[in-house]
Amino acid sequence: MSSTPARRPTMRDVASVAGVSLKTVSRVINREVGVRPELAQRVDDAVRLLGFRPDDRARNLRRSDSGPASIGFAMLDVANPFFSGLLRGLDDAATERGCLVLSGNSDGDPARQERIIESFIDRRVAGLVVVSCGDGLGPIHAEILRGTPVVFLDREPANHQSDVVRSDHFGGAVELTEHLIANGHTAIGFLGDDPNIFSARLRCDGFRSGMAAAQLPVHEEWCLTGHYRPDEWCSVVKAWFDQLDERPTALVCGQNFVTMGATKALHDLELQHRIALVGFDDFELSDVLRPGITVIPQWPQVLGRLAAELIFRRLDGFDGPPVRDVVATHIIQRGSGEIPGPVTNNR
Amino acid sequence: MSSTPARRPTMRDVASVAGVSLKTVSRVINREVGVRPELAQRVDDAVRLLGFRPDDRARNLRRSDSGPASIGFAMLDVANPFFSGLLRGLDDAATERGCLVLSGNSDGDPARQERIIESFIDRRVAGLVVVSCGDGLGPIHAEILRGTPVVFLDREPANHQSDVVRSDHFGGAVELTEHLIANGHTAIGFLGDDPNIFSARLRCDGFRSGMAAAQLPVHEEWCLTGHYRPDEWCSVVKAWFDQLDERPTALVCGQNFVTMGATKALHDLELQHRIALVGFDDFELSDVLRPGITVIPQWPQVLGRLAAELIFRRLDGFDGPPVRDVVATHIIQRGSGEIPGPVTNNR
DNA sequence: CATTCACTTGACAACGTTGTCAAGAGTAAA
DNA sequence: TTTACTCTTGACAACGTTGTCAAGTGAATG
Repeated sequence: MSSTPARRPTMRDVASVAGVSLKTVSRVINREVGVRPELAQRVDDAVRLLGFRPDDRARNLRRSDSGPASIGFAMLDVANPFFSGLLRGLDDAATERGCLVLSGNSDGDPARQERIIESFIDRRVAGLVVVSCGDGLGPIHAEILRGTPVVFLDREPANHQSDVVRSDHFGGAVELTEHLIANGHTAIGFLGDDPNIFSARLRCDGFRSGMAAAQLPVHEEWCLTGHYRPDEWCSVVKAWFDQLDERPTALVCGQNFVTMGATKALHDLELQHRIALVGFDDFELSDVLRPGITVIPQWPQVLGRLAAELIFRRLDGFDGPPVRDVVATHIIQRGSGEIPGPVTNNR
Repeated sequence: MSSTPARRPTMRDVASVAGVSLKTVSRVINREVGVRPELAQRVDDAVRLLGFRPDDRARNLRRSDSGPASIGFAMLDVANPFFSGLLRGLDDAATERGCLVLSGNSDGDPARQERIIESFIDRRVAGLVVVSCGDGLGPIHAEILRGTPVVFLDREPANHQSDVVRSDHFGGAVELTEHLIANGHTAIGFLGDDPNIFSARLRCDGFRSGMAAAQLPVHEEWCLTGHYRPDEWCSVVKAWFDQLDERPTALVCGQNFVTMGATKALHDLELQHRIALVGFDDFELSDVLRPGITVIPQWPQVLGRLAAELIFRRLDGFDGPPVRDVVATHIIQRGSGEIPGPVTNNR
């Protein structure tokens, strides 16, 4: 047990052990042609003997082409399964290119998002994937001009000039709303994220559009926004229901944590069989609950992979105009969305 | 719109714009004392004008003390909420130190784990946090000798000589088993991960120990291992139940995905009110299901934070012997574990 | 006026790697 | 034997930053 931790071997050490020059070691490490096999063998032996591993930072610093080392993923909260699914999809695609993913959680705070993105830039990531929370994109625009590929995932920021990958938030929300209306509901509430958030606004707009198409009024007191964790939503929904004079007969939930919280609230109030509920995002056990939860699933791992592949296409030289990849949605009926409403116009 | 992407400004550019030397720029960037305020102002202006950001790779390469830049987190699958919770906890602690987290998914494949760890080392992470899948730790031992702090999270590899943070797998499994026995069960099955996995083995051992303490036999045909995704477990459990001559009256599940899959299987078979079920790991909506699922929760975000804090303690110079932080467990009763068994010896 | 000292500044080397280029050895052709 | 050429190798600079050290300025002291 040596108490002085051994200095990490460098190429210079390998060179001196193998009795060759620094550059020859570099050539062997990078499998360049034109090194006498005998020398290459000596170098390989020295590498093994010393346990040498090249320093990617130094390598990347010097190289001009610099094979993609890492991409940065700025999101809200990896503990939310939607985001961890995105991360998994990103990482799968990145791994195929020998690339690692750096991630950061903003919790929806633009200042934190900005710090995260700055940290990524300071580490000179090869590409950026961002689920943006409104502002906090200051440092990214210069980066885009500089040629770093950027993909906005799930949300399009106001002045976007980059590639986008997301689900069809608007169309999905229309579909959910029409589904409730088709089942006889007219008094429909909407629970979702702050409409300043791109995806939340589109989903809210989709809800309003669906209502308008059926000439149904939107009661503003039946629209709730601005909470995050499922347990928050649960208690908010319970308090809200208590305080309402007239209750909606159906709810559209804008997001997985909202759906979970509202579901729990309805169960606590024993209204789960009387109030219809539909939501964006599928989640584990949604089909085991009674009633099962009718949802529009998103495929976060697919979305994440698409985003990473766009990054790599750009890195490979693709230079077309911004791509906007909007993934279509489809409803899964499980029971909670098929609870009939008072207007029994079902055929 | 310039089509040639602007070269990223370096300190040299800042220096020439500000009309000072490279070193003075460095001093201002790092807020070192002893620069005339007027010059510092000129440098700051130039930095803002050019949008300069120092290159962390170069900075880290040169610095000896090298403030912790990033830590690497090797796990199995970030799409599993246990792991994404760990990652979230790690990242929270890392962010407080201006540190980023690199993550990689091995899916339990030792070869992939080894590649992930090698990538981390190549990037010269300041510390490593690993949920190890058996082998694939080759490169890590040299790294430990070299002084890089390593924390094994959730699992202790065979020849560990590093810090460990994990839940009390054995004690928790004993607790779950005793709970079922106390409720009158004698025919108890165990579903869990491959017992080659440290945590899975301890949980399995805990189950066996609990059974032995009550002088109950363990039926090997009631022990199932080796699947991963909830839907896999669901179909496996259903097929298994069909094929059994004699069925257990209660199940201990070793892990969140197992519990989810088995729960769904019992619901599909309409046995959820007849077969008792308890599991490791809490999960969203476990209290909304009927019956609610009796579990031993883990607090992955807490575990992740503890691991990161150990890394930083070591980086701050703490040089004591390996720390082993085993977090105690407590059962949450929700119904599924309190379904009475045939032996009605409840007091 | 010479000396000392603190303060500010910049030239230069270094971190660990790769790109450029030239030099040396060996072979084939004139 | 000279020339041209290929093949292999290494010296050196470069990437963008920080550490070391010496030099310059001006004020305070003798």
